[in-house]
Amino acid sequence: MGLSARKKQILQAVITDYVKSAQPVGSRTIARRYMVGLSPATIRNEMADLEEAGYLIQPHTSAGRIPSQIGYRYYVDQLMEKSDLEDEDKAKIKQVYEYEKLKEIEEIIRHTSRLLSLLTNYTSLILGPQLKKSAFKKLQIMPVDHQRGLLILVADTGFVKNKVINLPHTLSANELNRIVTYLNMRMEGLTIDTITSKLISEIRRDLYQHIKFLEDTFTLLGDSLAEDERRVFLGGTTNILNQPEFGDIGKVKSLLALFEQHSLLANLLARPVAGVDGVIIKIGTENILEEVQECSLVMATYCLGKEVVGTIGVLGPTRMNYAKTVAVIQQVVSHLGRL
Amino acid sequence: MGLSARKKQILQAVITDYVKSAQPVGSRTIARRYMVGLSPATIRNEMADLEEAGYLIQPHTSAGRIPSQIGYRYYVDQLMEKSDLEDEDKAKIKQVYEYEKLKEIEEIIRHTSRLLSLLTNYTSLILGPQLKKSAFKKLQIMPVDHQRGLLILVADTGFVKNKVINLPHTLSANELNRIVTYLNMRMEGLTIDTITSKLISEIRRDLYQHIKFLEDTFTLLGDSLAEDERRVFLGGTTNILNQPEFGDIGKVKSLLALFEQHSLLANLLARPVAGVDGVIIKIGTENILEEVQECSLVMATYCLGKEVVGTIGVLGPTRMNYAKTVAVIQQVVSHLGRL
DNA sequence: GTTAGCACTCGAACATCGAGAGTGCTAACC
DNA sequence: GGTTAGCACTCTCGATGTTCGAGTGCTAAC
Repeated sequence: MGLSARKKQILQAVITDYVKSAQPVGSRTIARRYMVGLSPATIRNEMADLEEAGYLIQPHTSAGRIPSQIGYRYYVDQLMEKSDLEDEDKAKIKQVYEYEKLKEIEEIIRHTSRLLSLLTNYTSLILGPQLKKSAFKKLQIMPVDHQRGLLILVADTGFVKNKVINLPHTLSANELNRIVTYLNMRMEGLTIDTITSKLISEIRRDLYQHIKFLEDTFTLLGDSLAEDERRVFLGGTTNILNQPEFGDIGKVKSLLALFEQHSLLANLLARPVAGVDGVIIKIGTENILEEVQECSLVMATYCLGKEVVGTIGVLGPTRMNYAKTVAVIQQVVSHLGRL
Repeated sequence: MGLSARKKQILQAVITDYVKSAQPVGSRTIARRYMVGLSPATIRNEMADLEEAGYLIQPHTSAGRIPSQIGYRYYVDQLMEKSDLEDEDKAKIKQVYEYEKLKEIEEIIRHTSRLLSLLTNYTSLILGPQLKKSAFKKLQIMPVDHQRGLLILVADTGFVKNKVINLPHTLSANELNRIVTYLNMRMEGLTIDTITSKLISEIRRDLYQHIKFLEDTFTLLGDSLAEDERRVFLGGTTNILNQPEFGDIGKVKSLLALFEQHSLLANLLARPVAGVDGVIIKIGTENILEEVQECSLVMATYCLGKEVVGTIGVLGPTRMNYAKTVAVIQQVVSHLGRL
């Protein structure tokens, strides 16, 4: 990583300009716009070195240079300066979290996702909270008709999950009530991921005559726990269409198709490895999924209250305004933490 | 509409071929493939007439003809023969509704939407049931913490709606219970759209001391009733990208952007005017929204059980396989009615 | 009423060409 | 030794021209 100061400056200039223009950057442009005092020829020599070292790429002889993936990586790790958000953007964020009456988690997430895509002009991805980690609050079963009931599971975060289950005909309203009361009593205050094992061993013994009915209850709990059950929220999916690198329908298509496969997206986001300042940046092929290997993903885990609940991310082209995106994400995460 | 039999045949041929190939159809092609026994010259004369009458369009001198909107309209009204679905497709439909354990309305709709887009290769739109029309089943309020509670509203269709509401500190658990029991008693068996007025006049009087709390309850009911609260489900949104008429990013973009605006889509679907066989076809500019004026929408209302609950539709290019789409929709609607 | 023949039109595909941008290299300069 | 000017070279892009094929409209003959 021993780049001379001037090389760093040039790399930075190439990235800055390319991020803005999406056009290969030539030596003249840099000399004129970023390195007053040096001639294009000098820049050319330096750029040739940078290319050999892998930081820059020439699409063809005699076009300017564009940053390579290694170049971007070096930039975000070493060169990028923290940019502060413009007041206007800060105000927008503030407004969303202060003005709106956001009580429900889902609403908060939905607004956040819209906000992210609005501020960055890229696509936002948010992985919802893990039910697993939140504490059990209450369970309720409401009869719907003779053979079906609605099972409602409430977590203390205000997170709600419901499912229609079959009830045995033989179950009287009174019995049902007793069972529900019992279940509530047993599970009070527990974290949801500790419940499954407890339930299986103990409650089943106590209520063995209603096993069939309980199976469904367990199923709901089990489903809620399954990793891929975590919901993914998207915002600004059409923003990628504004990027010139997605001028060709094929790429757009594969990306949009990916956006419909929430389980894959959840995978992409479900990385607990925190980076510097809590923000993780995955550039190009550093992402696992083939469809996003021309994209970069900037993400961070967020908290609502005390616990880490999920991941928010912004997906844009590798030629992305990293500094601003990081700033936006940090700002938003900090607001979320205060709710 | 007094087209000669031969003109009808030619119009039909043009449409059939154009639907398949997306290329303007020439007189030679028709003579060879559809009208054995007539020469291209004859066909040309007839086509010239059809063009003058508005049924066909020439993109430029010396390309073949393509059907105009009027042509399509005439075709679906007069010429289109009912096509029966292939056994394979029928089997797929059957499988979805018989094999799967579909208990919840939302699940049913989600599967239906996937099914429609799979079978047609177009985009499917489904307007969810109107809560308004279903009967009230039960209302429940579960405390979440000291000042908030979860209000759950269940309709007899198994439809559930929940919202976090503020509870006054002063309200004891006991009082809350009494209120809930009372509300349930008063609203038992009523259709939801009759509730609002009843509540406002009567219940408020009985429970005047808890008015602030009830306001929130009313709000939830009110929200549920608002027309634009009806959920729209989409399937196969990326299917349009397969259509050659959407080769250009601009069109794709405006259409995809529209897909994110569910309230507009709901408008598009919320047309209770039934057509022949219950299927309504809107071609091109017959649709209100500008974004879909190069598209056609085939839709029908569907029932779940006895009542009409919503609309399902398929959106494709005007050059759409109308016969098959209509057949698919009819088949699906009939299955839904039997659930 | 139908058809064959023919001139005509238009767009798609392809080649050609020049302009412009940018490079790499060399030699001169400080 | 680092820096720069000069220059030949390369490559893309857009404009231009050309050809080819598909399809038409019209006329005259059947």
